[in-house]
Amino acid sequence: MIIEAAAQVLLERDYAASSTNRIAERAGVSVGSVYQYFDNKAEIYEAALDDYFEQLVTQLNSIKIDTETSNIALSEAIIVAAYRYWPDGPAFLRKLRQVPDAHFHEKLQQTKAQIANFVRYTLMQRNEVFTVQDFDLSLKILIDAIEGIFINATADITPERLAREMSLLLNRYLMGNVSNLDP
Amino acid sequence: MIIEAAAQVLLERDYAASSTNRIAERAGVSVGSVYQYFDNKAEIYEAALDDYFEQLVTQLNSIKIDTETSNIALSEAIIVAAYRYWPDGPAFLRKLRQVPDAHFHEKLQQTKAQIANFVRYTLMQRNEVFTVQDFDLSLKILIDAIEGIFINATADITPERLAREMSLLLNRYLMGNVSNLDP
Amino acid sequence: MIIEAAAQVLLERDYAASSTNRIAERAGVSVGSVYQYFDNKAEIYEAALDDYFEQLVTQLNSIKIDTETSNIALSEAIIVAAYRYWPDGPAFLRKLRQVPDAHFHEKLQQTKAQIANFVRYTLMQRNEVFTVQDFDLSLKILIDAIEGIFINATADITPERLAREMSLLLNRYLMGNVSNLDP
Amino acid sequence: MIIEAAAQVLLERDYAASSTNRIAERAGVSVGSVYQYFDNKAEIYEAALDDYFEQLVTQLNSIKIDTETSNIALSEAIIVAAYRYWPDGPAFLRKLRQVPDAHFHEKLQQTKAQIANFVRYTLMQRNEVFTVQDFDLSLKILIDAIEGIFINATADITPERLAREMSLLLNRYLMGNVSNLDP
DNA sequence: AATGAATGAGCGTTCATTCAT
DNA sequence: TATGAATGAACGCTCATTCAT
Repeated sequence: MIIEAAAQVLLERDYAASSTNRIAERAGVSVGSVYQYFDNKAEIYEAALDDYFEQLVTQLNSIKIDTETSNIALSEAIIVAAYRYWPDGPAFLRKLRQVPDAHFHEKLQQTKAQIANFVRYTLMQRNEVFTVQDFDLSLKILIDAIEGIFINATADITPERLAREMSLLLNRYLMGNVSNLDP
Repeated sequence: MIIEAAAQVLLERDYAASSTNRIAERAGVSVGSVYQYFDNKAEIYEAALDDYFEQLVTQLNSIKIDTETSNIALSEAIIVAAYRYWPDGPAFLRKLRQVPDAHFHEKLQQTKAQIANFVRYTLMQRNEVFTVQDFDLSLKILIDAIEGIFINATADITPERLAREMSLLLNRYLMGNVSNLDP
Repeated sequence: MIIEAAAQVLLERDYAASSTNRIAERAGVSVGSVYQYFDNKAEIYEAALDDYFEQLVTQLNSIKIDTETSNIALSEAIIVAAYRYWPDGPAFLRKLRQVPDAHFHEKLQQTKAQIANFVRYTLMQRNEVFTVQDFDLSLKILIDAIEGIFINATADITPERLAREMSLLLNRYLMGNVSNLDP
Repeated sequence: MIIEAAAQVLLERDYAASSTNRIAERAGVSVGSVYQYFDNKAEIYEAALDDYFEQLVTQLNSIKIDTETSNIALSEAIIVAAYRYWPDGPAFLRKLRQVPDAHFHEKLQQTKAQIANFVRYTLMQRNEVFTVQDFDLSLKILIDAIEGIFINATADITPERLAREMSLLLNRYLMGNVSNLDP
């Protein structure tokens, strides 16, 4: 499949070296065929991003969310789901950032907004008390923070450990008590 | 100056479009001259990163740190310093991520490690009680998180506002009390 | 045809000036096409050498060799064949020597070795008495000598005349009686 | 010294890579200085050729030539002199052939003509009977042949061995009796 | 006389994209 | 629908040469 081939080539090399010919060869089709499915190179990686997100959504939907589950347990489940699906995820997203196309980056922002919405929705259902001033702003900041952590993740930390810290960060940031810190 | 020209071109376009000829033209010199100062294109951006970091250090050193200053005030001062120096900082760092050169990315990691050290040192001087299990791991995660927030920062948030949230994130994550969250 | 265009450009100019763009233009194709057939510039000239050698072999194979033919007549036929095929042969080979690529020069040596084998085989069939100490060494030397003569040949000598001298050199060197010269 | 530096660089790399800057650096002077002594790059190598030839002449003049010396011994002495002076001679001349400049090649021809004259003069003094039709043509051919042998000489043959064969080739070609070969 | 920073044309090569088959 | 040869602009980089100091 072309999208997967593109992802592979991107992971092995970098965006500039991920030529359409190379992708086509890896996918076992001709360049011409690639251009029958995609209008240009950036679109291939837009589709790859879509795919990645779609699989993420599938993973997230499979998480059982009930009132029994603790906040920490829930956020960990979410993060592990994201991380587990594809171990090369961090490297892949890092490389995706090399795509120079403006339209691609719009899509990237939209995708992140969708993730933010999912997180907001999940949190809202739990009747938590948020100790941040502007919840939406904090949510965006949180997603950016988690993206930063995710993208820079290396193999020497287990997904679970990483998820634990991300979860801690999220919970403490949004719901923490800092009266002693911020008089 | 070549480095500044390179930064400008990178901001206006992207890494692939920031050709050495374009950089030279912008700097008002010839390509040949560019290669008299830098061995290859990636080195130009390594130098740009160095420059950026150096100016950051200068900013950080100008912050008065005493025991009077609250944690929040201090972290805000730090973050505002980083942010103020160059308003295009986020966009610039985002674009720098496109540099495909492996050596450049090593340098990027080293730079982040230096920042982490600065943060560790500053925190250590304050005799805080950290409520995270593995302080060094958390520090790395925090730096990655802040990088993520910084890189994705847009102009619709004031530096002060952003600094406030980063500071909150930092303080709550490292020193927060979450006993009520994680029974 | 690209190889022929390359040969033409090389003859008219020199190796350094035989740019791939110039070759492409002469061949009536785009540079891109040149690189679809050849991995790099040196390979074009490797192919040109192959071509040249192949045509030489064809010429040599067309020579009738029987016991009736005198040594001199035979060697002349061989040399004229080599010379006749392409009048620019000497200039071409002279220019080919400018190719800096190491791999090309290996191939050049191999080609000469093949020619040496052909000469050895032909001579062996004639039951001659060789008056040189080390036949294989002398053969190598002879091929180098003939190459030197061939490469420096100018248009003011007819192929036949040149062939006659080369033939004389070969026969006298390998089979000459020098008892009077070397007491 | 610039000329020697040029020769060294040429031997280590090839003509195209023997940039004037590289030569200057090797010579321990600035590029500007190189251009104060030589009008252009080709002239450096013309001077190198002159130097080489001059040293050759010095070597040749040191050979005692009397009627006692046999032909073979004499020609060997000449050839060993040429070969001994600089072991890298063959490689050097091979590389010199890469110089694209037309003027340089004229000078190369002149140099060879001078060598031919020396050989003619030496042979004339010995009252030999030459069994070639056109002595001057044969002389030119012989010089080309010896050049070919010399240029292709590798380190696995001793100078003496090589000289012996060159000498044999010369003597047999010019003075050999081939009545039995060419009825 | 000597320097070496500056020049910019031009090199080999790659690439996204097209289109006749 | 699929192919893959062809395109040519553009890239990173090197070079011989110049000239202000």
